[in-house]
Amino acid sequence: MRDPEATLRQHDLPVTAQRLAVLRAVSQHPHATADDLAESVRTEIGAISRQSVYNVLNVLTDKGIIRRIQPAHSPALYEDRVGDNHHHLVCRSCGKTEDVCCAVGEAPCLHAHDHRGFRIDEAEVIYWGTCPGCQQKSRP
Amino acid sequence: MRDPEATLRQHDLPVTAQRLAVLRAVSQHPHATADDLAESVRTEIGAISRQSVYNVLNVLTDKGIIRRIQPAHSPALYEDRVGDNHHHLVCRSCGKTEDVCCAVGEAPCLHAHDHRGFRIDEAEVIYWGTCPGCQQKSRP
DNA sequence: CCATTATTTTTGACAAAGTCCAAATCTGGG
DNA sequence: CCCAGATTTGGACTTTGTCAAAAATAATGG
Repeated sequence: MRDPEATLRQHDLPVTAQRLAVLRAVSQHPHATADDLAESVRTEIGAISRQSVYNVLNVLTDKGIIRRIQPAHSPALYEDRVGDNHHHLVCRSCGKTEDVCCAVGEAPCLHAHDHRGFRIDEAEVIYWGTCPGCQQKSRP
Repeated sequence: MRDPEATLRQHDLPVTAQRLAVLRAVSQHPHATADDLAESVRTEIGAISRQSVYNVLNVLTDKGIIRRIQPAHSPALYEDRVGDNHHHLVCRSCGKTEDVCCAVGEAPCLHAHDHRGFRIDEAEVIYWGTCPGCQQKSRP
């Protein structure tokens, strides 16, 4: 993230130490949980309440400044990278999460043939599997 | 589900009233939550503990007899229909969930180009949008 | 620069969804 | 019919997140 402060102002959000710190933490630790981020912020600015972390993450997510992903069996993860329609790879055994570009430029996944009258605004894709590290561990 | 009892035996699972009732409930109420299913089972066999519902759902899911889907902002949903690689449409406003066939027979969604060394075993796709009913409500 | 006002932050209680554990009960095989 | 092992039950507990009210802070206008 280039300039967290400018980003907040662009979205008419009052600039606070907590928001700046959370925004930087998300930027520096992609795919971190709210708890991870709270820890990270605390080492940076000393203290922050749990509620504030959630408040900030919610408002930033609502404004589209960050993106929330919620894989099964995991608390929500946050990332900086928005607006480029990428998806995620998640390791079933260790939870490691990585970005992947959409399979094909045109994003065929984004269009269901029979959409049952739903107005679709997003197609979320999660690839489940085993990461390289865990593959090695499981081969004795 | 044709024959719940046979299904359990095929998977070496002792047959119990609770398992049969949960299995039937899942079959009759696709996309129901654990709580919904508990309610349903209670009207059928009188009583079941919350823990047993979870036990049964977990063992059935592990054996691949039923499938668990976990959309964001929702408790887990269970369904009967397994092994046909279909996906889901979820309404952002009322949570209504419907099945959709994979966009193309060959399931292009299942293959990420750059899989980062992960061994992928499933591609989960959730289409987020607004269902027909909620579209009408929001148009005054 | 200071006061005002609306917004944020904090604190603590609370809720939902699910798991852990030990005791009681039941299933299936001999 | 009995036994061993698996299942069910009940209750406490954990995790993730939200609600609400009070205290603190940021931005605006004079």
